[in-house]
Amino acid sequence: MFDSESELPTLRSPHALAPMKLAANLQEQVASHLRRRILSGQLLPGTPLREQTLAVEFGISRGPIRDALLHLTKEGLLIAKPNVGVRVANEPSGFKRNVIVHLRREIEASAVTAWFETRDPALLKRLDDNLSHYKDACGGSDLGQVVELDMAFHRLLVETADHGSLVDLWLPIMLRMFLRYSRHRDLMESYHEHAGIVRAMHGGREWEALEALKLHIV
Amino acid sequence: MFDSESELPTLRSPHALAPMKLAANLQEQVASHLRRRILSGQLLPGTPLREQTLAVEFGISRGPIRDALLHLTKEGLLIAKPNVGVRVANEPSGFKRNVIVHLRREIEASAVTAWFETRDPALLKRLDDNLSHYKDACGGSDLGQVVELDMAFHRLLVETADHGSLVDLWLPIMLRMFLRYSRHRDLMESYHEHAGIVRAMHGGREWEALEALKLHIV
DNA sequence: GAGTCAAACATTGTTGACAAATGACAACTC
DNA sequence: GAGTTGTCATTTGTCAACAATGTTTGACTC
Repeated sequence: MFDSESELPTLRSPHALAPMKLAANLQEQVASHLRRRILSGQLLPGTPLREQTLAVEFGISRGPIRDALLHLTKEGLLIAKPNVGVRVANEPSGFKRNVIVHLRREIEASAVTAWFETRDPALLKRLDDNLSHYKDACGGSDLGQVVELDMAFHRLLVETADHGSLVDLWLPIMLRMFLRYSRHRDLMESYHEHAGIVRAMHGGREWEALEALKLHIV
Repeated sequence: MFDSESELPTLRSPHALAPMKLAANLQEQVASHLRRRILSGQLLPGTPLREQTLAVEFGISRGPIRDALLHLTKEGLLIAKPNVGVRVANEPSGFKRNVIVHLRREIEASAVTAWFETRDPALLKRLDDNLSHYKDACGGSDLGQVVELDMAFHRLLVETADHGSLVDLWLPIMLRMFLRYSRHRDLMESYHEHAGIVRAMHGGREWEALEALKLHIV
């Protein structure tokens, strides 16, 4: 059924960057693992996820699995039908995706605008770090890595605003958009767009940063 | 501790309008019940919610309670700290609330715009129904009722767009905003704003409807 | 009296067993 | 042969007990 080496990783990925807190409880580990498999395209839309199957696969009981599936359902990555189960959500329709794009722009632009109030250089340092890792990942073949670093970049932006209070609002929107990450995406172009945003922030050019961000989110 | 008559309602409220499906499973019933108590202000921000306490209160085990708390956490009504528990979330900060307002406007305006493509009269019928109930509720004293009907109104709008696919995106945003529903709110004025939106839709005046909607969401 | 440590308590996290609901399939009716 | 009903296997829903973690309390030291 599944590869036997798809075991629960005992630790997070080697270079888990700054604010990625590694979860102590099983439900979060399971959720992270499944989230990555969905976003990297290993689990395609429509694929059913059975609690018992996952339980034996991870070598734990159904309880934490259940919690994790609930998490992912609320994040929009799975859809649940009572008494039947969950399956990987479909990509959003064209109409819905268009709305999502506007919402992401609104949130991330608000965050960047808030940053320009203080221009705290700590964020720039982290973004630079992320960029160098992201460049490497885009050259490599690990799509899961690329997705994670891309998301981390935008999460860094959002976390600056109002001390991270926007993240919980932003995450489900972001995840739904990333359901179709793999397709139609030039990775290196994405990297250069990230770099352009950071460059404008370094130079203190607010309008340019916002414009680059807006053009990047499509 | 709690009133003994705060038992789990065996059925939903008497005039549960059209698309409110009554939940068969306990977790949804518990979630609905708690959601209402939070939004109506019976449970104030910061109040801790203990699994065991709720379990005996509802006369069920901790399992469904746990699921319900997870739901509400992901909806933004509760905040969870691992190994410690959940408590009712604080009202969003001024900055966050401002972002939320823009997101809600974006979503609901998209929905209304989509409706003007077809102008399906079924929606108008439901909105009229809602309005009459809403007017009564605003006159009465049951704040929970008012909140529910207000939310139902906007849910009706959102559900028309793209066959309801926006609802899951919209709900957490809406709920966070309603965390401070009770305060600073003139109920009758709110009713008249709803009525104004519906009137513009009846008359086919798209711009007026969108403008009224935008002014209503603050 | 202030600070520190450990033990007791309270609460969540996890587990395995059992109950209830669903969907598929076969037998039956008309 | 089309539709309906009944049965069965599969899957989720619920439960109660146990383990692990976090918090509080109170004695003890300085």
